[in-house]
Amino acid sequence: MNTEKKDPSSITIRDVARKAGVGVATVSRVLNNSEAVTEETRRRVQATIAELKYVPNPIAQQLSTGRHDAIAVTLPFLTYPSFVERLRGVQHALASTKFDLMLYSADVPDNPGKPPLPISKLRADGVLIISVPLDDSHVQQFLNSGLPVVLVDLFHPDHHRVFVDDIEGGRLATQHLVDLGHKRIAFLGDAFDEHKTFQAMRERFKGYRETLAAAGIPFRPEYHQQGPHGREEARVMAAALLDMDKPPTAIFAGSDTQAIGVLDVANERNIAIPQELSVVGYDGIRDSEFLDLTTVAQPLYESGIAGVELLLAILQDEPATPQEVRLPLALLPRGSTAAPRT
Amino acid sequence: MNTEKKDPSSITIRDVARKAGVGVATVSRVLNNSEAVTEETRRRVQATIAELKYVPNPIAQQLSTGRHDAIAVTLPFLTYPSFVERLRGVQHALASTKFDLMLYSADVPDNPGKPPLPISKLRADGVLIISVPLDDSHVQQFLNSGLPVVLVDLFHPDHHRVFVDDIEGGRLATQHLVDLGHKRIAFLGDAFDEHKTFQAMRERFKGYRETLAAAGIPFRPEYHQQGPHGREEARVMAAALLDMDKPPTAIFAGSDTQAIGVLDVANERNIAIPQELSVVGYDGIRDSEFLDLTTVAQPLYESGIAGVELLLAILQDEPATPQEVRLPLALLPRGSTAAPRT
DNA sequence: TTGTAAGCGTTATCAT
DNA sequence: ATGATAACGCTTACAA
Repeated sequence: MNTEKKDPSSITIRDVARKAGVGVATVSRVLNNSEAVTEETRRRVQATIAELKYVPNPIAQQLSTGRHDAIAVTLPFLTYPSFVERLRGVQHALASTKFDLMLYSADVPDNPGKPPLPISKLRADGVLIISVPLDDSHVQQFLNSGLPVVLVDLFHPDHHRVFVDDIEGGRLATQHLVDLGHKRIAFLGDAFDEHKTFQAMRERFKGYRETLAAAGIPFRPEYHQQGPHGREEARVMAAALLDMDKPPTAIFAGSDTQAIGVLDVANERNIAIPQELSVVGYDGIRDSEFLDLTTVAQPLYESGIAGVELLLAILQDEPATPQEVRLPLALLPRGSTAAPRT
Repeated sequence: MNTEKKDPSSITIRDVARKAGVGVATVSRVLNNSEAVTEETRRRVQATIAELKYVPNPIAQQLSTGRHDAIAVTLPFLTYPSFVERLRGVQHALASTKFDLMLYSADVPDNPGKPPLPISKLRADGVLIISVPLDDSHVQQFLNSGLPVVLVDLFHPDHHRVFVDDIEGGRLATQHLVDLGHKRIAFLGDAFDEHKTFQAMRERFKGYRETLAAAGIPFRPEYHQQGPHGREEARVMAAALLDMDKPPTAIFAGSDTQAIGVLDVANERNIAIPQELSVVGYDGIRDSEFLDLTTVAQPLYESGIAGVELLLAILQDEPATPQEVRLPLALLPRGSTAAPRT
């Protein structure tokens, strides 16, 4: 039991009720803006609340209502700017609501069986899963838990989600290069994983292949570099590409972070951008602007906002079918792309 | 009341007690690893818990114990890499504990009177305040709330904190430039604010002045540029510096973000780094390595770890005097600094 | 060692 | 419109 009470502001609803000469139920009604209270009583209670500086105990409210007034957000920790940008959107959207933000990182170092977050003890009314590649088994656990879930930048047929059309994004980037006259176009991105919810990279690649095919350019497997995410890893892949006998004249990187890795290598080797090599990124993070990188921009910050809005809507309506919110994509032509040298 | 119970896993401690043929207190004891339980009984209860897949309701636990098992973290939102890096440390340190992480942003757009976070309804056992410039009045509110607080990258005499010696950092950077033979050394940083807890910039500047004085180099007020934080803002300040009749041969920027702004301008104007201009940053964010920027590195990630550790220690011991944890600083000489042209 | 029961501070039912 | 009171699910005196 709560023997030693630390919090000096331990004024309870009962104190207010007593002092205002009403029952606790009435105070509760005032607190929750219930209709059924005389204007007269309401004022008196409110005065007492102010006088006593009473603040309702949120935990007691939670226990009574079963609500948490909190949203759990999980993402593969903050190693990439795009995650941070999405999280900013989430934070911002949540700030104007009564919901608190509980942050969970999912970069559990290689723990395959273990779910990315402790579902059973999640003190939240809903979960926002951002960019975390989920196994089917994990998805199943969420489904079973009954906790509303919204996926951002992820796909699973049974879950609500906020997404962009990554196939279209792949097309946008590739078509831009085709239009400039490139024939030797490489794709550099993350390795695919069949069994996960994170399929964006696969789709970008798909858009790339489709556009190549439509333009009558044969796909060259050696122009497809895939590996772990990261700027450093991208440097290695870019180097492999540029070391070829017939190096590509353009590289479409699956993310800006990877595109920046390509720029690093070009810079090291004094390869002129865009004269000798065109580079297209994906995401539209802030640095892409500073670096004058042509990129397929997706609404990162907005995806956080949209995720929160969708989740809150679901909390209210509990729709039967998975809801989908699609966000727009835009090619931002900048200084890192140009026609190939003849 | 909780009429419609969503959560199907509504198995309570009473269910376990009944099924195991013991009292609820005993189940609670097992749950909390109390000594006073026979090995025999304990096993039986644990078996029943497993069988029923019982998970204690954290809210009920909180209401009963008065604990939250959560830490509130607040920072001036994730606009700068250094904040993100610190947050990563916090997250990581918390991951191995029972404490959840509640994230609050403090970038309340110009709301002077309003505290950066709603102290009274904070559902946390302690607060970690990172880099948020706090008014004295806000600090006072925290003190009154009785909530344990640890400041990171901030100073207030009445609060526990994790810090680096920014005066020393300012010296480190400046001495490096002096040692290289520079005489015309500028300082570019945030504007100071007397009344806030964020005093790092002021101290870095102080170290700069001290070192200049010790080297017999007179301080030139026009070489001191101060303005709002940000890469763009730094570009403007750098331009002002470089437009002078006698421009500095070296610039010490109060943060890497600002140093990068300086590099931008140098790049635009084809000013060779480090031949024509030396640049030193501060923080040691990841990009500083990629950009080969000489910088004063502080343990950002580690500051998050240390902040959590200090806070958890305080939660246990409730020390009477403000605790201080100092983290080391290191000058990282890289390619952006060299002797001035003769 | 174990069980009973009183709290924790709300909300919501049910009378009045 | 309002007030008593049960209930939410747990922890912990206290008694046995």
